[in-house]
Amino acid sequence: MKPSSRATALPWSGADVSSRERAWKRNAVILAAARAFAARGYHNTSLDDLAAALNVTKPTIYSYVDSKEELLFECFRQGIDQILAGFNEAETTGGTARERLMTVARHYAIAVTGDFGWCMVRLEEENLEKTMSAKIKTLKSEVDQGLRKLIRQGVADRSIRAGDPKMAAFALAGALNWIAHWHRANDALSPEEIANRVLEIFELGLAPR
Amino acid sequence: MKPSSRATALPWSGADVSSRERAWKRNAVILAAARAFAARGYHNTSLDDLAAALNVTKPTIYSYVDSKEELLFECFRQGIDQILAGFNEAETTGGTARERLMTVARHYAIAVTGDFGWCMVRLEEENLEKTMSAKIKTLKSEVDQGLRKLIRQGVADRSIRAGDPKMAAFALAGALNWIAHWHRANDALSPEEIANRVLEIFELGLAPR
DNA sequence: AAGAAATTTTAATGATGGGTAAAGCGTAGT
DNA sequence: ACTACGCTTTACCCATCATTAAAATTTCTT
Repeated sequence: MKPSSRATALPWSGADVSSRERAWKRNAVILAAARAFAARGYHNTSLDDLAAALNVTKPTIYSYVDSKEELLFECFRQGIDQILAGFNEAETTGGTARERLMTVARHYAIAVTGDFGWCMVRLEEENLEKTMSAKIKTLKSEVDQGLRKLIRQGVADRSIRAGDPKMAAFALAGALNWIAHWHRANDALSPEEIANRVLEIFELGLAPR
Repeated sequence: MKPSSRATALPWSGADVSSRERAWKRNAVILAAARAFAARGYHNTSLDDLAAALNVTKPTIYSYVDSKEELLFECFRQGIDQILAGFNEAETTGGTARERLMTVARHYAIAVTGDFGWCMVRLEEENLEKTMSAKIKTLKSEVDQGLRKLIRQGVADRSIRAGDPKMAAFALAGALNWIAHWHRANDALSPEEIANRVLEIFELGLAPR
């Protein structure tokens, strides 16, 4: 009897343990990569550096990912997944479109200050092959379209002042993305507080009311 | 009689002609570099590529700059100089601090859509030696402090709603910098029009008035 | 037109770093 | 204990550049 054949029902079988172990380690590799890329940049991080940070050697990394590029892509994906999760949450909470937009933006800001923030924001598509580059573009565009849609809805339900939704989405995304550039992990302000202050500016504007 | 000894007064002397020629060519190298970096990224642009774009060979480039890094730095500097020029202009035009801030921001947006926009915004300090990195930081900080000062003045003269000047400066800079990421040279909107629309959002906010 | 000076090219050099083959090692299942 | 499997390491390969020495060429001066 091969244990792996009934593995789904028996999480203590050796095969399951080792596959969970494997997934766990793979994540550790990706997380370490994200931190290294954020600290030194993609091109300035060699796989030897990364391996050293993990206390293993280079080929070990290759048993978890196929290439350095895949590593970068996975970091990007983990980051953007957090942002997309914000859209789902906003749908469940309801409220005016502006309130939902702010929920999304708050999630966004927090994601961007996290471990994968750098990869999400600074990843240059030029570094990737066209097929990966295309996937990234799709994901980015999903976020952009989501923001625009919320803004259009806000104009429709009168919770957002009429204006160019495309520009508003770009401006908002830009301000939020930029947080990844200046935020440091041990900042005085918490990610939530940063999000609040940045979003207040967007809601109320600079001119006095 | 050595013409070069009185060159300052005689712009037709051979020495002057050739030094002007040299400066002109150096600028051409820097501009080509800026465009190549923007198109393919710094690390993905080899000096051979760049030389080919200029119809010369690699060592020719080295007769105008000492290293690839210097090239990057020069691109950055040309970009930031345009932004700093905005501060000077704003001082001469006067008006409320908010009006002056918007003048600066408009210059900023236009600079960022120009040839050196990419280098200014995407240049990662990790790519540079500490001495150059420090210079960059100083220049960036100058811009940041300039924005904050204008915002503080605006709060003081009541042309800007009270708030956190640091966050406002970051949010504004982020939205403006982000333009460099999505703007394409043959965009439907002119840089001026983009600036106007982005800045309107900052002045009035998203919430209806 | 001769010679000097600056400019550009040809042709290496050397270091870095992504990627891999093959051998070693530990563990799980029999 | 034995064997098979998967994970990890050692040791290597090789392509890609940044950078440079020295030769060739053009340009300027007299």
